[in-house]
Amino acid sequence: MDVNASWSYHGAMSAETNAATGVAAGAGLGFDPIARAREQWVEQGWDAAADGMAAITSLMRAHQIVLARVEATLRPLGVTFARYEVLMLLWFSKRGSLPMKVIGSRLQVHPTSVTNAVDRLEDAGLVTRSTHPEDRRAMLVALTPAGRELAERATKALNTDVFEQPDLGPRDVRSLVDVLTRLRARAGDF
Amino acid sequence: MDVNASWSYHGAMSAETNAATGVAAGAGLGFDPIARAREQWVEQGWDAAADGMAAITSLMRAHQIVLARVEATLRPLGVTFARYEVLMLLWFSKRGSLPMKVIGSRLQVHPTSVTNAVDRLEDAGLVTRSTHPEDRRAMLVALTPAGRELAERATKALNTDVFEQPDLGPRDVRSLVDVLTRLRARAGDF
DNA sequence: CCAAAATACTAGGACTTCCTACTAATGGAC
DNA sequence: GTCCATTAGTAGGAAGTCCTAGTATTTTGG
Repeated sequence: MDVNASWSYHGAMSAETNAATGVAAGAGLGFDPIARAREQWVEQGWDAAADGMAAITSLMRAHQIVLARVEATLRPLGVTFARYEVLMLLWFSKRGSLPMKVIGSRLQVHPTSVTNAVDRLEDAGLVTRSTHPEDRRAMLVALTPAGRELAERATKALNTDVFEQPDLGPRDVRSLVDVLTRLRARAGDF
Repeated sequence: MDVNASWSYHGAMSAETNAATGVAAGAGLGFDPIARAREQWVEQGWDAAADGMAAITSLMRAHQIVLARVEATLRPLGVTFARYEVLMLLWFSKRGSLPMKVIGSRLQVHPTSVTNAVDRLEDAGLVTRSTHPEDRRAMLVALTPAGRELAERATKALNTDVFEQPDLGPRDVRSLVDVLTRLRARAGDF
């Protein structure tokens, strides 16, 4: 994979698609499709919505780019980002185990998504399920030694290949986190 | 649905989940899980990766929140955001039709995702497929009158219910677009 | 001019997300 | 003390994404 790419998914390459991420690169378009869409919004008289549209569309596209990069880094390790998040939640917990309910509320995903992720982690021998001793409705999910080891390897890979190469400049990174923290706060995220 | 919520998915509500978006609200956590994760990264000595991790995690969560809001707005109209994007691409095109290939490269999605979206739009009578007159490998996707009408209604709904209520303040919206534009540019998005 | 390479699209599969509906267990109201 | 509402988790299904592997058509190179 492209070592100098940072968040970039094709770096200095001129190819139109990058096999590592599977994301088609628009290099050569010569214009920013989101800026163009914003202009079209204004042309239609939708001025009041133009900036919001651009912001949301930018968020969608940036998510797509970054997720592809993260998944490409995790793929050789045999986990997806969704499952990695579950592993790290358990890794940081004192006992190394948590009820399904807690996992879902921390990750803000649907209960069935937790069931799905834990099913696959269990099949891979990375976690175990056991009934909660004080509430037989609840399931305790616990990290196995293999799961703990994989969590550490995956984190090392993500840190060096993705998180330490934000490709954005420290000011932009801080600004991005600040703005999105306000957005999440107003959305009731915490 | 919560009329005063803007991007927020529970506004003044105290409920733990919002039926409109299906996103579980973490209201009452009392702390920002991403800020906490960042602290844990630093505690582990992963200082160099902490800000990048926070930025990417924030992006993931913000995307989840915003997408839920967009989908909730489109659901009554019977389209998803993925299909709405295809409709708007056609709507803005001069002839009202585009080859699949162009749709995929503009939206930066895999060719099979375009096939999937167009299949469903065709089933719903919103677009038609025809072979390109000058290249029989290619398929031309064209908007039907019903598709054009739905694109307009959906845009009106998104503009008033989502894009005009960014819940962020004009400075933050501009800043977000600017930072993400730099990110996309370095990723070769245009 | 014809064979080989590139291109456009589709089929089937894996994985994630959510939704609705269901079972099992807890705990409060009477 | 029993009944009922709430809660925790799971099953099955729809929809999105990508991937790999195919077919058909166009373009290129010898």
